[in-house]
Amino acid sequence: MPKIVDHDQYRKELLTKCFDLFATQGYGAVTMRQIAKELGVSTGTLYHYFPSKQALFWQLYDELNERDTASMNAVLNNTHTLEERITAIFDYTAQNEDYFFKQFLITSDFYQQQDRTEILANETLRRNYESNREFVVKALGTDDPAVVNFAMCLATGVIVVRLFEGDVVAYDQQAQLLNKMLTLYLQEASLKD
Amino acid sequence: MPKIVDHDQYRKELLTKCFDLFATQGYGAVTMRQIAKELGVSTGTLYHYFPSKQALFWQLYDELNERDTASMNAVLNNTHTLEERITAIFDYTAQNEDYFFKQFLITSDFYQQQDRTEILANETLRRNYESNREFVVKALGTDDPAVVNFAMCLATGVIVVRLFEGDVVAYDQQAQLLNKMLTLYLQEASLKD
Amino acid sequence: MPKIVDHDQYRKELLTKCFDLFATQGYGAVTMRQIAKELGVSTGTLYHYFPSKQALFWQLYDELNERDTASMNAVLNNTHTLEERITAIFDYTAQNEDYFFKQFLITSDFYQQQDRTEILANETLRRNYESNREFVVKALGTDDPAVVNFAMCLATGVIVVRLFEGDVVAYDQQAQLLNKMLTLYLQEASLKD
Amino acid sequence: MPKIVDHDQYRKELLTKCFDLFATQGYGAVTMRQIAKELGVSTGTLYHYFPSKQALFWQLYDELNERDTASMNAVLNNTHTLEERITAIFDYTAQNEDYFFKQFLITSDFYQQQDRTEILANETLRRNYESNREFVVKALGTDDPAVVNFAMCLATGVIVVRLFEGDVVAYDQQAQLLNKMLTLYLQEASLKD
DNA sequence: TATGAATGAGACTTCATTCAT
DNA sequence: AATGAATGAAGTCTCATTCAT
Repeated sequence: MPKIVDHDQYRKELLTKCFDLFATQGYGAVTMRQIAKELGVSTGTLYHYFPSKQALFWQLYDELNERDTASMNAVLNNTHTLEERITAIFDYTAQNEDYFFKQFLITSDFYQQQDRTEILANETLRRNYESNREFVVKALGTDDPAVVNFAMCLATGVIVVRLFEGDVVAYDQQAQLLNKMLTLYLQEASLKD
Repeated sequence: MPKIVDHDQYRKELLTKCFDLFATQGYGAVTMRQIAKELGVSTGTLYHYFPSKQALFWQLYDELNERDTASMNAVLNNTHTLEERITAIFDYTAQNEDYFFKQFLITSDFYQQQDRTEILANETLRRNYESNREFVVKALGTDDPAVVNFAMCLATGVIVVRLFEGDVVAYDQQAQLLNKMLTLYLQEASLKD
Repeated sequence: MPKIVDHDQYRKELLTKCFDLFATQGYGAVTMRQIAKELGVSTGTLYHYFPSKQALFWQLYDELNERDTASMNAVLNNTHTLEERITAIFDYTAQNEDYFFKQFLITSDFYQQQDRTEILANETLRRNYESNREFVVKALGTDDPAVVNFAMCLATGVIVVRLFEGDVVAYDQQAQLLNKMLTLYLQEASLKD
Repeated sequence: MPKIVDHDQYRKELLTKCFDLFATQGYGAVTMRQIAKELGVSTGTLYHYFPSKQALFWQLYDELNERDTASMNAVLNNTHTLEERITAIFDYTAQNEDYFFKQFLITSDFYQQQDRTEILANETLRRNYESNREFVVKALGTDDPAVVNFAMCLATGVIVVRLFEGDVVAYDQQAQLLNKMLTLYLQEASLKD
């Protein structure tokens, strides 16, 4: 039994080490030999842990989604106001920007290999999205779907624009603006009730 | 005299026809033979017009950027209020969603092949971004950089989220929300003056 | 009729201009496009004058042999002694070393493309060799076949060794030695009679 | 553990088997597939041992030079007079004529691919030439550079002329002539002292 | 005659994958 | 479990040659 745990543990370690390679070069440009070298194992060993290059990549992708779900919740500790929470999230994003860029590029690669319908049906992805959603609900203090999506789209957009265009947008600036607008909007909305 | 061909004209035609192929399969998965077949020419002809696969792809990317700059401005015709203009833009995006998805995937591919600094220095890209910016300035009726970026990031985000997550966000819903928030925000801002 | 002369004349001009290309790069590394460019014509034109790349090369080779036959005889003008004639020949070779190197490399290429028996049966080559032979006979003042061959092999050898090994051998030194040895040898031979 | 192979040993075996192919067809006309087939391996294996076709060819060339250096010295065993030694060398050459032809054609090919200066600086080649030189010094019993070169050029020349012209020269005939001339010349030279 | 766009067979090379050790 | 030599299909690209103009 312990052997099996080790095997799986080691498999995940290998996956983690592939992340940068795939993100910076793209699936098509990375070779199994290159991966093996980077990981310090032989190609044979690689095939002992993963049945194929594609399987390796998909497992990496799944692994990514699994992890993300877990890591974000600590961000909201010690935040009391809407503004603090929004700032905390954008700060966190800014500090891990490089990771988000890479995750994003890997996701793009992943989408070109899959049937669209299969992707949207994927269990892990769905769970990941839901968990992100709940996180935003908690952060904004509202579960109005439109508002939650609004914030999620904005955050995603800032990352993507920065990846493609460079420093033309600033995290803190957008955080403040979002806070301001949301505050105004939610005030108005509460007045109507 | 040789066969008469407008070399540059024909080159661009070929590029246009490659768009879908690269977008749906990804740079690495598309082969020159496949492209040739799709375009109805021989591989030799392909290499007569493009020195390499990569050059072909980069030219496609440049061509895309060149075109986008031109096409958007008609969208704002017959719009009088902020709400109308925002709606018009999101409608336009919704109707061309498939194109934006593809353009987006190609851009991702492109970014994995290039040196980051070179990309950000690229002339065409810079111009393209500036032109998009001006467009948004015109649409929103404000040139407050933070606000302009806000709208651009949101729009980008909606596209990306829909590409990756499916129908979880709706264009018109986000258009309305943006309109509402902007209106409130701009009112407030004008009160301060 | 005059047209035909022009055609043939032009053909030979084209051949001449190919010489360096084939000699320096080798048959296999030279492309028809490259030749066309070098000659300042189109590939189409090239094929108007030569049915194929190989035919072009073979014609070049024949042309070379035809010319060599003609050019050497002036070398012996104003020479009176054996020593003068040997010196004149080696001087001439030294001054045209580059040409001999090239001719030699082309010949090597030619030999790898042909059936050995066909080459040795080739009319032009046979004539060329005979003419060289006669030239040496005249130069040495003897028609002893062994001696004539001896001189021819030595001369060939000096060129080849210099091509492959560089300046390790000197033309004038070998000329003097050949003169000395021949003189001694021919003296001895005449004593026997 | 992987299959056990003496990498370098096997590499040299593969090289040896390529010799005929390159010599008879020429570098440009030989394909990697053809080589692989001839050697009984896959093209992949070929590239496992050699990074490129050119590298393979150059290694073959180096290998040739390395070997030649070693093989000649046995020829002079049991020879006592100058005549015997000259005869032994020319006999040896005659018996291995085919090999010399091939080595020679490969050398020609090699020279067309390289920068002249680099060739002349090549370490292996220099050593090979020196070793040939010493061999001739030993054979002739003199180290007069002019005389040594004379003999080397003659030997080279006989091979080349036979390759290009066929049986017009005979090894034994030239051996006798060289012996005669050298004897006369060296006698004369010793009288002067 | 002359041009050069077009062709497509085939060259070199790579790389995911297998398998003997 | 681990290794890396071996495979061969397939990719990018070249180039002699053809042919419409």
